[in-house]
Amino acid sequence: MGIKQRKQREKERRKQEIMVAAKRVFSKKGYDRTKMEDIAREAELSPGTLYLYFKSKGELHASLNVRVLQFINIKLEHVINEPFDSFEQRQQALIKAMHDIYEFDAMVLNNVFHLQSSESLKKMSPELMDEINTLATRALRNLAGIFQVGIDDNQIVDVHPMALVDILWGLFSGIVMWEETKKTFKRKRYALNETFDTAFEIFIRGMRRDRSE
Amino acid sequence: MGIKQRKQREKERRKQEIMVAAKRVFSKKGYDRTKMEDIAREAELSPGTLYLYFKSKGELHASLNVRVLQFINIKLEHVINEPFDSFEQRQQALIKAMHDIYEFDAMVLNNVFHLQSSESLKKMSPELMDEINTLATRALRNLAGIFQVGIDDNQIVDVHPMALVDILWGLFSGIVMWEETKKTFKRKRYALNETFDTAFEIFIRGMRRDRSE
Amino acid sequence: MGIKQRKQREKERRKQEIMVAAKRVFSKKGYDRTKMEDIAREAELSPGTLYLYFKSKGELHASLNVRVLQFINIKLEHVINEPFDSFEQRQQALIKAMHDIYEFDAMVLNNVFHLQSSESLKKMSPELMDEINTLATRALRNLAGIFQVGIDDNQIVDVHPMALVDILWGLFSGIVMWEETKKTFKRKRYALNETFDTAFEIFIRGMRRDRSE
Amino acid sequence: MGIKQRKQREKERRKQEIMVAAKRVFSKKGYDRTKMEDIAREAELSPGTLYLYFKSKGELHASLNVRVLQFINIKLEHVINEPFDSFEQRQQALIKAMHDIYEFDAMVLNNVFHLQSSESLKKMSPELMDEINTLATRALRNLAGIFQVGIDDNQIVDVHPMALVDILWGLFSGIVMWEETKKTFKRKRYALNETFDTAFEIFIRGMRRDRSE
DNA sequence: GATGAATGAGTGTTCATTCAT
DNA sequence: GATGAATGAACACTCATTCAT
Repeated sequence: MGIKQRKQREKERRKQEIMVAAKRVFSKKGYDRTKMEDIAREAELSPGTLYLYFKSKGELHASLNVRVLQFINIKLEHVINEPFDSFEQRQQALIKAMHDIYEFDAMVLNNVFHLQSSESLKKMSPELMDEINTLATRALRNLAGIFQVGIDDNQIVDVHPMALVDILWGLFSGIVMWEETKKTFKRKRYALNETFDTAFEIFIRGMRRDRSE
Repeated sequence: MGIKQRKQREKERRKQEIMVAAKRVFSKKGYDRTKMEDIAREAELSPGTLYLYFKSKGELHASLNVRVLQFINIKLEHVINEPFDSFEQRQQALIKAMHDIYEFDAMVLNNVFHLQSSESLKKMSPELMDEINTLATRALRNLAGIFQVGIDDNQIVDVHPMALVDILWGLFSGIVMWEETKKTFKRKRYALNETFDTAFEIFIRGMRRDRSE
Repeated sequence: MGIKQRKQREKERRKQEIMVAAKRVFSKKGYDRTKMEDIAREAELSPGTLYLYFKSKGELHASLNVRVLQFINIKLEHVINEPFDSFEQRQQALIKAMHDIYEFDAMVLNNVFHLQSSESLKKMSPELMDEINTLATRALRNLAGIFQVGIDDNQIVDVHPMALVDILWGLFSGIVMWEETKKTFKRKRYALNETFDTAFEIFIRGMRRDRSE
Repeated sequence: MGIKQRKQREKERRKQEIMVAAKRVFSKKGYDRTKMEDIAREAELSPGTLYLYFKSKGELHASLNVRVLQFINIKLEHVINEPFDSFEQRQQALIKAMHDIYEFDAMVLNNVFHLQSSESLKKMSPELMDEINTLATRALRNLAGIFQVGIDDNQIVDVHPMALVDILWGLFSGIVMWEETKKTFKRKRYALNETFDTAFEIFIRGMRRDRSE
């Protein structure tokens, strides 16, 4: 009988709607300043309804991270698995992937950074906690894998690939947050895409192993 | 009469003590999760006393930004004004300055990023707001100035210096926050200084204008 | 037409099913801690359905009291109306009745005691309120009647029979609740039936008029 | 310096004031229906203030139990330790003690019974939990000790003294609650003291070992 | 100036009740 | 009739801020 399935689908859709609303509000205000009521209003629901779909504010927030991390992994695994003629091309694909990730959820970072407070982790169900950890680990390994290819190929400097991961991720998220901050202060220059392009270009040039080296 | 001056000095010293305490707590817990009582305890004062020196939590926090921005400007202006034999040396001085800034207040960034919420700006006195804006603008101009020297000198690629500023600042703050996040998740690798060194090295290599170019 | 009657019977049966489920849950958790959803789950119905049969949680709860009070009255009226050879035998029948009442719904008491909050009475329909009052009065009169027989018969001390009623009822309900409490605290001794037997024995011996008196 | 001591005393007094207010409200409405705001209003304080003295609603409530249990133990230990010429006199002292306990806090029972919900125990600090358990155990042992004297003395029937404890306690608390219930229903007869006297008299007579036995 | 007890508005969460399907 | 998703009022608890001492 398709009825159950339809109900199931509608339930899932509602959950997604809430997540979309939550993403918007969390992105704008940050975790602490976002009230459940804000999210409810954004989703055109009442506060109580949110709790039919998510156990708590923390869990709702965490589930956004899951979504983003899944997206990130999908994108990175594309970059890894696709055959490229040159490392150069793979690098371009990586940059494209980072752009996509940015488009998908600019505030990944806010999300991820919020987790800093280990207190907020207390309320999270261990399963969710585990899932996030697993996904995050996989994402970092994926990135490291891409760099390892370049190192093995003598294309980029011989640095611990995890260091490169840290730098790329820091660069990426740092720029996003910095552009956000600038917006608030109404500074003129915020050309995120251009900044990204230049940043990645510099990063890639900086990693490149000189022929003479 | 020196009495007034002594009083003044003591008041200033007390204010500094509170700021030091506040910095420690804000750095550890972030703005929202820091209670005034936490700061009071750290400063070995009572909560009420904080309000003799700062109008509000927001203002206390903002004043930390002022301090950091002042520090940043001093450091950057050293880099600008000191005569160096080569741009290479100036670059090394800049990196050193960034290290110093990091030592001075790793969480500058948290601080600065917190300002995202434009609502929290409402409570800030316009003077303080102005001061921060002025200092921030000066800091960014200072950084841009340093890069301009390199551009004029044909040492680094011809990119809008403000873009380089955004990238350097994003890189810097992004790495700090990312390392903080990693700590929470107890991931093994967090060697902030090494990561910094590698990151700046890559950044500098990436900016460097090839002789052949 | 029997259709209406069948419908009527089915409706009544459904109502009874709900009450049975409700009794179980109320007994286990107490009034306030019982959620309508708990009862619905126990009855294998949806929450909304409960409201087709009962106007509110309070009314559902009250209707349980009605049922218990009816049961009590039936039992007590047996004890009154049955002819016994001696008061002694009637007394034994009373004790048996109390056992039966306990078996029927140990938590009568919880139920009855819950009514303490006069606020909760506000929501109850006056008819239900009246019915409970009438039934309770009848139950107390029935008990008093039994004692009056003993007094008239010179078998038990000459005390206002209502006082004896209060004592018996207090003794009965107090022991039930106390044993419940002990369970929670995992104290070893909870042998409710034995305690009951001993308690009633003492009560009867204590009421017994000495031959010499 | 006496200042600290005075502050300490005032703090203790305030705590007592809150407990008195809480006792009144809990007694009238029961645990669940009592809002912290009610207690605050009764104590002429704001809700927040209650939390300066008690960690939670549950802990405030539990601390009332502690107070009552302490009082009970003091009273019972008097009955045990005082030398009496006859068991008869000791019994009278026990009855007097029960009266005193009733005067001190009629709702002991409500308090104690509320603990039924093991869920509410979760929030209680283990220390408090322990304290209550210890005090309650001591109270029960004290009561049992008194009965043991009577048994050893051949004054009362040879029943497990703990059974007598259960019965006495059930009788006592049951009558109190029953009288409370009657009040709500505005039944005429509520002469608690008389009922108590009669109840204890019956209980004692019922326990008494016949000379002929 | 310094204190710290008191305040009370604000927020996450629960749950009796409703109502569109 | 039955459902169960949605509602929204209610309530425990927090914490920036104030003010009597």
